[in-house]
Amino acid sequence: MAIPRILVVDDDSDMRQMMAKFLRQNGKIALPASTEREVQNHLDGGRIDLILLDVMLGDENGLEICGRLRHEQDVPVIMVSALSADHQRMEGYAVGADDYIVKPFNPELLLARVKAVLSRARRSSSLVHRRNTKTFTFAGWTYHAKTKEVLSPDSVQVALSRRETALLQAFLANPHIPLTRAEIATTLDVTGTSEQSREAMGRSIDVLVGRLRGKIETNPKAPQILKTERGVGYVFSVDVTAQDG
Amino acid sequence: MAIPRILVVDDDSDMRQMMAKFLRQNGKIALPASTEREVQNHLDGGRIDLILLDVMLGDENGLEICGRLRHEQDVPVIMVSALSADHQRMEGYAVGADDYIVKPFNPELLLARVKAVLSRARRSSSLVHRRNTKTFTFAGWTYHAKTKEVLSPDSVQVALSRRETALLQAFLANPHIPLTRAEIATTLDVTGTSEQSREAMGRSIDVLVGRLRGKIETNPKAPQILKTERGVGYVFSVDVTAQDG
DNA sequence: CACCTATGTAACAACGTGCAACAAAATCGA
DNA sequence: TCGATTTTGTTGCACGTTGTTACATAGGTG
Repeated sequence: MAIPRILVVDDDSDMRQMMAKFLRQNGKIALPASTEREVQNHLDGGRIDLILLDVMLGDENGLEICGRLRHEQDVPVIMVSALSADHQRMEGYAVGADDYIVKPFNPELLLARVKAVLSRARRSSSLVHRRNTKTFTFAGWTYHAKTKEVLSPDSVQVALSRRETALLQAFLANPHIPLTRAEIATTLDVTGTSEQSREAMGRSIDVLVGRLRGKIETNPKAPQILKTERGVGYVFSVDVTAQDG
Repeated sequence: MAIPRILVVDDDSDMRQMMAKFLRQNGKIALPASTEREVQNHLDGGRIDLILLDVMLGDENGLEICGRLRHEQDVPVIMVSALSADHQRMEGYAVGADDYIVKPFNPELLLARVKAVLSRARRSSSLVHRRNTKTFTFAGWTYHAKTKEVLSPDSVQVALSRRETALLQAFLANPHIPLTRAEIATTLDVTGTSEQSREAMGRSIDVLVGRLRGKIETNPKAPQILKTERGVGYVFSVDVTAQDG
């Protein structure tokens, strides 16, 4: 891919400049903007690969802008916000953000997530679902999509719960591509029923990944298949072949 | 199908916004509305795939609106209510709701039921009743609609009770389509004679399904034909062929 | 090294479902 | 009509699944 062009939208000039500088240091092209008009100009003009959007824009609410953007063009959006309250996050995702970062954030995390989102640009924001394939094999394992049966390398059937099965499917459809917790949650229809204290949607994804590891990894403590991408999420890091029949 | 467009009708602004947000999070398009006028506008305007309707609308009673809607357009309706009393449920179904959820509800269940209803949109609200067919075969079994006789794969006649027969017929007419307990109850004319403690209409459907499984499944503990769709209901998951004569 | 954050995970709680056992109701034969 | 049998609904408990929480650990920074 050519050098990524990132639109940095924030009405706080300092923050805007800081993020832009940081991104440029890391090999991206950062285009600062502070109003919706500027955003629109950039979108109409050159190619934009990603938008970093602050939710607390002065007049226009970032959420609304984000929602409109998703309708008009297929540009990935990462929301940036000082609001960590749970429902605020939900609003961010609701309008279709690809990810969500809370200020003050660790610059590395920002970079990691920017990369993660860019690495799957050109896919639409939702994950790819392979169709017309019925059997997946990976690392000796076999997964029959139709019956949802999972066979270990020594042909022993392993029982996965519904959520575990869905998680496995998500990874099988996107091997070698890091999936953020937000993406996983979306494809799994995670709801986030009650209040959360920590970062995003609770730790349910982490726990779920742990449970799946416990069933398909030889040594769950040192995963060979479902690896952690620190600051981003998880990767299915072995090759997957899909056959019909 | 295109992205589902869901009309969220509730006079409680908070609840309305919450449900709408939640649905958007999960890839639907949610259109909030609080009065019948707004509902009408939406229906006259764009395409609407599903209506989430609160029964306790301020002036207009949700039930009446629901009833009218069913007459005018063929839009599926899921009733939402804080009233768990039995007769209220019945009223909901009476006017033709496709499902019924009691507040406070588990968001995951809401989503599951929304999906279930959407997945069989384009069918009218009532289940399909095949006519002019007399014999069904599935997984080696044979069912003669006229005599209501059931023959196992090795041609042994199995006796089903009336309710069990009706249940089997409902599934034979809708193979591969998950049926909610509410739908099953409706087609079986379940009345709900007394009070219930738990969620819906008691567990009678569960027990009935269990009994049918005991008669037609090789191993009722691991059903191959009549499978459970957690959070939704049950699916008849084998192919069904219907012949005359 | 201390410190901070992200991640792993055991223990727990909440929930849906299966099912046996019981109770109530319907059906049938005399 | 009465009693026996079958059918149907209800209830309580067991069990599996899934989200939450609290604490331990790993990875990275200065």
